[in-house]
Amino acid sequence: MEEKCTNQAYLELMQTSKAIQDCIKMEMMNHKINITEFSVLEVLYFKEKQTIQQIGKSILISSGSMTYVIDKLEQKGFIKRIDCPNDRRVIHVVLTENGMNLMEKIMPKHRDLINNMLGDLTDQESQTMIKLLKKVSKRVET
Amino acid sequence: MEEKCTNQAYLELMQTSKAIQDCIKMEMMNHKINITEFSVLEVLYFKEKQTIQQIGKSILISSGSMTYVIDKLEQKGFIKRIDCPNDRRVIHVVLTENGMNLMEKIMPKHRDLINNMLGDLTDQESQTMIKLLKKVSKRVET
DNA sequence: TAGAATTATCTCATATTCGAGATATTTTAA
DNA sequence: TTAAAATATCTCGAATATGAGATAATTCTA
Repeated sequence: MEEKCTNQAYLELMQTSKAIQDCIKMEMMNHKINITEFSVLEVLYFKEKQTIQQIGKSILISSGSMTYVIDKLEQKGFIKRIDCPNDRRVIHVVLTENGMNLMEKIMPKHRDLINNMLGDLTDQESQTMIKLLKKVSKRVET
Repeated sequence: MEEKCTNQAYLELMQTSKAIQDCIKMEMMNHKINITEFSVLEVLYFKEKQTIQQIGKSILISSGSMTYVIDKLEQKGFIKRIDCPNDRRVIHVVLTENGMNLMEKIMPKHRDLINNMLGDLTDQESQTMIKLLKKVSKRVET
């Protein structure tokens, strides 16, 4: 029997994460936003006020994409840009009233969704998974 | 202390898969192809002859995207379309000589890369990970 | 067997992402 | 203090992904 063409753990890992990703994508479509936009809103929901740079680093997208997504969210009225008086290169971003309302509507359901998807794992299993994934991450980065 | 905003296992899972994804992306840049193109070639490398539809289902992209990526790969000379005589709606795709050569060059290194990334896991750990991920997958799909 | 439904692919317009380079500002260092 | 380096954001063009609808062929069914 020939060796399995690709690492099984690898396949499982990539398929599972994609399935989760797709699930969240669908969830967000209901609110007329995409995953990237949600990620930005999520950062702001927890951090309140962030520079465009900081958000980009959090969610790992390029500066060009940041400008684009921030524009979109501003057009939709969920966030607003605030010029920084101390450093005029910098622009801060915060949720608007609307943005906050949206997030307060979305987040509980979103948390449930995540917890439900990961929810068959016992605490013990969850810890094991985290440990194993960290081991892999460490290896990938180097 | 407030509950952690997002499920840790979830975060770890998504970050790890993204890191792996990025790593493969970089690997493929060396060969002047992107991940989607590689995925198509990989399917053909193992399955020999597939319809456009079948490939699309394997790698989970839309029919519009399939036409695009198949065009690109044909332009690059790695695959060719073959009309199906039995069912004229269908188009089969196979690797060309060039495409096969490319894959024979790429695949060993790619296998190594994957095995290396996942390689810190013992067989036991790998099995555990697979088991846990399957448990999650099952939950996500429903 | 004709018409309806299904299937496979393609076309097209739109959206998103990226990277390179432009611009403006601040910081550093001689 | 001033020139150089670093930083933050934006602009722009290219690449890629999507979904809706078009086209063409096949299959199903009354």
